[in-house]
Amino acid sequence: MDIFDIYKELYEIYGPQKWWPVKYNKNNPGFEISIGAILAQNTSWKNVEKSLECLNKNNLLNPRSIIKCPTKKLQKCLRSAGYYRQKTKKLKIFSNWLDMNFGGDLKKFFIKRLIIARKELLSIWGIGPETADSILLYAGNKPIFVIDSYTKRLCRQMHHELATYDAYQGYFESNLPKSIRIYQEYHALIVASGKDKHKKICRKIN
DNA sequence: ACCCAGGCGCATG
DNA sequence: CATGCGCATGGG
Repeated sequence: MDIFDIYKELYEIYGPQKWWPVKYNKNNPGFEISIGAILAQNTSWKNVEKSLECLNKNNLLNPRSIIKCPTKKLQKCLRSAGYYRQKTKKLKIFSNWLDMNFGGDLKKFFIKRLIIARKELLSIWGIGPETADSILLYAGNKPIFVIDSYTKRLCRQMHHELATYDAYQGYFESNLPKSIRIYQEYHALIVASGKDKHKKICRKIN
């Protein structure tokens, strides 16, 4: 039972997850996805959705508006997502970076080679490995596997505990077909099974 | 009343 | 490297 088998099992049980969900800017979803990834840090998606809704209502789902928006007003929208002072700062910094370097256009950023792009995201304050990889995989459609706490838990259950984020990422990427779709679906499925209180997959693994 | 949620920065051994 | 702490709201 390797991790690709686990993927197939999860897919059988939970079906396609339709990640990353985009409710508002369907024509240019990258920025909404990136903002969502930052807001979702250690926070339930339900609470993130409330903030996204408020941002949309105030026409703040674009870099320029976030840069212009008074801190207090932005904080008000982000309150429900938790850590709202930090996250306000994170959105401001991310938007400034995007505006200054790429004219606010993520597509220009994603032209960069994957490793270079990842390093650049990681150099931005407020963006760590999981957020960077989520942005690359879901907003940029780049082949990189996202590791989160559910993923580590799953590995622990399979007796494949590793030391670092990069080690987990290497483990998945070297044992799966290099497919963006599979990376996107697998991470979403791991989250779905992690949230599933009934833990339908447990018996299969052990 | 606790515990957790689609983490990260920073300060210390 | 790895551990610990602060950040903060909302639902079990």
